[in-house]
Amino acid sequence: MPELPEVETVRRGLAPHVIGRQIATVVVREARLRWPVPASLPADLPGQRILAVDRRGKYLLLRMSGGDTVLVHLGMSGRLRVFDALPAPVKHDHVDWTFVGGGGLRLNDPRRFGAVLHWPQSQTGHALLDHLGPEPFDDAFNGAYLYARSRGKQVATKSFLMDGRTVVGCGNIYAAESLFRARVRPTLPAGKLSLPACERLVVAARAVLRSAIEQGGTTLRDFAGADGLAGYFQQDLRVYGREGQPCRVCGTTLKGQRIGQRASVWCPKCQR
DNA sequence: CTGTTAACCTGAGTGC
DNA sequence: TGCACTCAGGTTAACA
Repeated sequence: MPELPEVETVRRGLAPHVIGRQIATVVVREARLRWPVPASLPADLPGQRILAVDRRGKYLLLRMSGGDTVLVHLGMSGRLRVFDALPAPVKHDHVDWTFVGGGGLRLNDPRRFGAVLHWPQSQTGHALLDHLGPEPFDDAFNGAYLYARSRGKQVATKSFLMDGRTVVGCGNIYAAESLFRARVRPTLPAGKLSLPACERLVVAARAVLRSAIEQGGTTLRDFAGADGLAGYFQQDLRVYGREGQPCRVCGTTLKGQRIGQRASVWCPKCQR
């Protein structure tokens, strides 16, 4: 399940193989993803080259030579892979970008929570990106910002952290891990966070995300990088998926409870 | 405005 | 072996 480190891993794996390639065709076998894949993609992309592969939050941005951008979100189960020669499509191979000279990029997404969208040059912003909060490694994401933004909020700190308007990239796994390392209880109303707690959260989130990126992401069931290899961060998980097991720091039994409809786990002793 | 909930979707896992 | 069921989860839209 791709969160920011997984998407960044895919971006880094993809970029060297696709930058400079010219699109020959866009083949859409199944347009019914999170939103319909726009017909303007197969119509407009052929002939354009991929200039860069950027990332904003969990969105991959293919910058095209015509000035347009292709947005790709992997959702829960999306995989984007490059092939020197595209094999015969298998189940859930929904979209291909074939390259002039052979090979191409292919999206496989069993659950179809992913998205492939067109951001034309003529359009100033994009609705899915405009309201996004800062990148976790940007200076704009800091303790003072988090403190100011959380004032008056009743919502649980975990839900607050996972809200893309607060900061991008903290999905269920990394929010849980960040809260543990910052020693903040996930159920605490965000408005009650102290400034030092906010500062610890920023430091913790960055450390967790950086470590996960270095290890190629967290492989649970669905995720694999652009090279198809597994990530190794799951070995470092301290609370996620460990309900009922002993805290790795103090040995207390980890508590589990749903917060905002998401499975959540924390140490009742370490996180206050 | 804030906060909560349902919806989208398929495969894996579990219990019988 | 197979069936019925639950769960996983990012994001948005709809709702209170």
